[in-house]
Amino acid sequence: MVQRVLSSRRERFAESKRNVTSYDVARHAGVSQSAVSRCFKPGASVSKKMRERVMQSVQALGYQPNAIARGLITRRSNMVAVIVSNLDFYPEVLSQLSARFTARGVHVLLFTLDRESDVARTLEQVAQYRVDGVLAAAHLTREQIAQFDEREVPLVFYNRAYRDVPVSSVCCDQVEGERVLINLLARSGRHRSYALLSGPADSVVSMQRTQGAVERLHELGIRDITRLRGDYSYDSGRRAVHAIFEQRGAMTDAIVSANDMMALGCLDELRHRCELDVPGDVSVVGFDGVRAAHWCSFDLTTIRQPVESMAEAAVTMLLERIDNPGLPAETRLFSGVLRRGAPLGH
Amino acid sequence: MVQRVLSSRRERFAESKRNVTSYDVARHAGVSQSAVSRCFKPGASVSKKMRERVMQSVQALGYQPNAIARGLITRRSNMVAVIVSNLDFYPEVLSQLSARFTARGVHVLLFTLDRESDVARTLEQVAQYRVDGVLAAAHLTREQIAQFDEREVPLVFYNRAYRDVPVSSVCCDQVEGERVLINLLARSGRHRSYALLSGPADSVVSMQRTQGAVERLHELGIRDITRLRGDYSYDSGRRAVHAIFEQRGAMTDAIVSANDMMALGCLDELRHRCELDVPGDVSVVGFDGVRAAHWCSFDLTTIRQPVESMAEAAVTMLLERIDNPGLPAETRLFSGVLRRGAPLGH
DNA sequence: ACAAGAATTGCATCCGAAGTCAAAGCTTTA
DNA sequence: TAAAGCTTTGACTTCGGATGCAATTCTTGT
Repeated sequence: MVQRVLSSRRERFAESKRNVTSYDVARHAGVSQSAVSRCFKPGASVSKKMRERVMQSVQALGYQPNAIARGLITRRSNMVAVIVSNLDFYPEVLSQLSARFTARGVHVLLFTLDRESDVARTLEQVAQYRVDGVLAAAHLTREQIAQFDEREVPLVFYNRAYRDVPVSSVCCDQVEGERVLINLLARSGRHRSYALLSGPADSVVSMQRTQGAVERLHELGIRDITRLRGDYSYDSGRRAVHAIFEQRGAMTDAIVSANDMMALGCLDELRHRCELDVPGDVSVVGFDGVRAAHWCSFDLTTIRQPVESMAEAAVTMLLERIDNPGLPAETRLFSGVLRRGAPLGH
Repeated sequence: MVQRVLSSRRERFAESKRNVTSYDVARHAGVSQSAVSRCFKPGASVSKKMRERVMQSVQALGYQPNAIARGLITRRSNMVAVIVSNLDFYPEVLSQLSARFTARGVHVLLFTLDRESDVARTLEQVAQYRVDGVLAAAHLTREQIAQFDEREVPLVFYNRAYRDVPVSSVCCDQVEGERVLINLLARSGRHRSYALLSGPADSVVSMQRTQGAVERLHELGIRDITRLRGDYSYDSGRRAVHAIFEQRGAMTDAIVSANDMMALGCLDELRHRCELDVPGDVSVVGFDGVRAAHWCSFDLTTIRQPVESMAEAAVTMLLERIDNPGLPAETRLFSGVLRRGAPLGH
């Protein structure tokens, strides 16, 4: 009887190559479609016999529930958008996030923002896919943030906090980290003249790091500071070394780079092109704690961001807010971990 | 009249916070839902007047079409799955793929395979999301490949070719690249004894590279070959140096590493721990052409994989097969580009 | 053996957009 | 001005699974 009704609707396509649906399973097992559906819902009211019968048909037909259809009715796609600018720089972060989301049964829709890519268009796409939440390691405007708020899509930032905008984020304390580094340099008593190498002008992280360094240097009464700007890349670190020469007519004692990549560039340029001794002639410190910073060739002094903890926190915060839309915005600030490399250790 | 019919179905929820749907737009504009839908379909038959009216309502209500619902009816999710094992090693590849898919209006559902993660479970998820295609930079079994074939989901591999299995792939010619490196080493006439450092046992790429090297060395009549295995990491490169000492009781002339990371580890260990001169005492070559290989500290001789071209080819191949399911499997093989670093250049 | 209550099951409907088809509107031409 | 032809438009159905509710079956106690 049941079968008759179902087939009247579908038998024309019975043998076509289209995907197996819950109706097909239902027909095969001689039960209703609802029953099949319930067998895939944990905690649903299904008898043991029923479950067995259905699962047998599921196996026989190779049925896979259609997550798209399910998402339509439940209004839950089980996907989150991860928006990353500059994937190249923090592969570990994405790797961590992806693994942790997957472990919790959530899927990652990846959006990368390259220089030319249009942020607005990207966010439109994010909205259209009705993701359950958004994890952003990129800069958004207040208006864009407000849009997520209006649509009630939970949003958590990774390493960007916004003043005066109530938004959740997981950050590494850039200012504190930089102050620790400056303290270390200053305490050695070997440096008089500092060069601060910032990242791109639009990077809030770079701004905070540089700010932290400047602040602490001033507190310590150090005024001999050269400031210059790079783009976070190894090459821009190398170029910076020359820019310092040009600006000052001489090298400084200490280079404080806004990230590790540029610091490594400085190091290499100083040693291999300028034939200076690091740390003998010049000290270099970075920020991030990337893998290469630990390599023997560099052994860079830097602040390691606790990526594992931060990723875990970000994932947890986002999923919590998805399950419980009422939660207020929250910022979790992690301290970086000082890594003393040879350049300052002796 | 139209409005009456529509509202009879929905007016109860009219003011609730739920997302704006095409029905809402239709009601606001005083037209049918079909009309709204058509306004979003390029090339559909819509009068100018209608389009204007609808778009005005779209603006007014902040309507965003629901990609999930669209995907259900069109059977096109406009998403592809990108499956990557070891995200850490090839961030550039993912970055390239993501950017290129996005540029063509296709979205990336990211799956990372970590050591513990269950490939079968991952593939199940891939299937449930009804992605339009799959780009895999990971190893799959023949059975798993066959499943995609049965379900008629286009599949393109990145850097893995399978013998005897008709599957599309974009690869870098590992064997040829390795032969070029061996030729370069052999031509210098300075090496008698070679150490081949392979990657993980389950890596086909590593196997091919090592095979290429062995093959060419044999052809050149070189028999003094030490073989050992690493795990692709910098640290395993360092450890390999000691393993060579132990196996031979002395160092070799040339280390041929299956990738750059391990080569860099070897280099650092030889120079900083063993106090040997590279390339004076030992030559080291890698494979991949990662960023760090170009840094002055290393200036590694290696084969650069043409990542941009390969990514473009992979994306194109996959999208072609999505649009045209009939296309036969195809393998595109790119030659690597020799990068001569200082260690062999002088 | 039977009533009351609990556990299962099926029916019908919904999610939100797209596509089919026929009705309606608009042009063009004789 | 009417017939013929083309363009627009709307009603209705569809995609595939989830769920409220009523109907049915199974327990349990007496």
